[in-house]
Formats: sequence, structure tokens, C-alpha cells
Amino acid sequence: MQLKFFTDYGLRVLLYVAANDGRLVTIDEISRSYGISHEHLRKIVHKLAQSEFLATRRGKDGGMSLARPASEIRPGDVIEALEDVRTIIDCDRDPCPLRGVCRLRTALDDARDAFIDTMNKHTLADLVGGETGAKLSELQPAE
Amino acid sequence: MQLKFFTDYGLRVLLYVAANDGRLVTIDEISRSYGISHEHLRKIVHKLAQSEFLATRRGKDGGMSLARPASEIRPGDVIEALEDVRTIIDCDRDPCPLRGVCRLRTALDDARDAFIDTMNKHTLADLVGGETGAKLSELQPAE
DNA sequence: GACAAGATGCATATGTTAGACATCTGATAT
DNA sequence: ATATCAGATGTCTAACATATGCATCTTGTC
Repeated sequence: MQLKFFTDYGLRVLLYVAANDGRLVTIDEISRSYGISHEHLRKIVHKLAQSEFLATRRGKDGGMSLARPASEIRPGDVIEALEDVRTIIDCDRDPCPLRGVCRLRTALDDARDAFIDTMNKHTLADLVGGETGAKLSELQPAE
Repeated sequence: MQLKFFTDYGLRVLLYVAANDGRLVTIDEISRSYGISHEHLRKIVHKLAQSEFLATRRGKDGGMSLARPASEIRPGDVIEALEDVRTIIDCDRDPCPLRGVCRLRTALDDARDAFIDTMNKHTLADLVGGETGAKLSELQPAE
């Protein structure tokens, strides 16, 4: 019931990029800004690009931006893409004497759906800024 | 977003005991029945007893039984007791440039509550047996 | 008092996740 | 055209959490 560091920062990367709307942001900037490993962050960004949440551009003055508007990216979808969330327990892994009687698996599946659905009531846009409409750049100058 | 093996089997132990309603069940019986480590199961049982889901009895003909009726034990509460579920991410661990702007933490807390609440719509009694009212002993003789 | 069962604490193994490094590919500016 | 900057890829290592094992103690019942 903890998100992986990977997923946690996956969300934060997207929020950071959303808050710096428009501008191309580099891995280096984010890793310095959050104080986390450049190398590990690289893998997070790569996965986010593969999952089509980020668009990346190589080369000089490259960097990343959101692949879609922040108001169209839902955090539950991001979690599903970064975290293995499909089955919370595996009833087939070991012989289970309760098989056929037990509805634990169904209940857990429903609960997982409730989790994701609740996250998907939001978008990146309203998680960062929201009503106040504040931009990151106005609050905390990068570096 | 995976339950620990520990929590997963914590729930299954309770369901097993619930399905064997009334009878005292030993760690040894459960570990053989599920095919998992006796030693690890011991710790699970211990934690469940501490958390007042199980009542244990030492000595000859000892074993465990539910501390309360199966219809009064809710699986979401069990998960909360066995799994660290309080904060899914920790905003204070690293310096986060989004602090003050970002509502990710709140959204995750709401989602976690939705997860637990959904689990707590059930009780041990309806997860095992439920409408059919079938008892484990009728379906799969122990060993 | 002997035995069966859980309690406790420490030591070890395993697996997952995070971090580091070296090298390659692609895009842009000059 | 080429130098340079930024991401892509793959392998290796380190750190940490979790599961497992073992030895010993405690408690309750026969």
C-alpha cells in the first residue's frame, strides 16, 4: 500500500512539468530541483514517455513537455501505467484451500478500482494550482 | 499497490479460521494447508493476536480462534492493522518545489480511504461462504 | 513434570527497488 | 559538416524490505 518511489516521482515529474507549462524541462533540472538521482529519474521519464504522458525531445535545447494538456491527464491512469496494480493478491500462486468459497479477491479488485477511480476524479491541472491558478514559477524560483 | 505477503496471508488466516468456525486451529495446520513457512506464519498470527483479531491459546490442545464473531471483523481494518497505509507518499522526505501548490497528497489520501472503505463494506463472514453459507470443512477436508 | 503450543529475539536469505556507469542515438546551432 | 547537448539503452552494483530459519523461552493442560 505504498507507491513505489518510481511511481511517486513519476507523478511529481508530471506535476512539475505541468506547473512549468509550455517550457521544455530537462531531466537535469528536475533531478536538481527534487534532489533525487539523475539516473533513476531518467528511467522514470523514459517510462512516462513510453506511456505517452510525456513528449521528449533530444539534442541541444531538448527536454520534455506534456504529451497532452494537463487537464486531460488523470493521475489514476498514471499510477496504473507505472505500478503493477492489476491483481493485488494472486490466488493461484499457492494452493489455497479457500478457493471457490472465498471472495477476498473480488473485494480487493473492487477496492483497487475505487482507489483508481478516486484518483481519476482529478487531472494534473487541478492537482497543481487548481483554484488559485498559481504557477510553480511564481512561488519557488527554480534553484 | 501490492499487499505484502504478510498482509495477504493475514487475511487468509482470518478467513481460514472463520471458515472453521468454533474449532481451535493451529499454526501448523494452516501452514501445511497453505503450503507456506511455519515461521513466517507464526509472526502473522502473532500480529493478528496483538491487533485483537485472533484469540490464541497456548499449551496442549491450544490454537487460535477469532477474537470476535466473523460478522464483526472488517477486512479494511485488518489491512490497516497489518500494512502501513497511513501516508502513501511522504511530501516531507525530500525538498519538494511543489509544496504549497500541489494537492497530490490529499488526492492520494482520499483514494486510500476509498480503498479501505470499499473493503470495509464486507465482513469476514460474507467473504467466506456468504450466500451459500458453505463451510470450508464441507468442501476441502483439511489434508 | 512432561508435553504441546505459542512468544521472543536474532541471524540469514531472497528479491525488489534505487542508483551508477559506459556507451549509443538523435537533434540543433553554428 | 561537426561539435555539443540531451535523451535512450543496457548492464552492474548497492541498499533496503521482506520472508525464512533457528534457538530458546514461556505458558497452559494433561
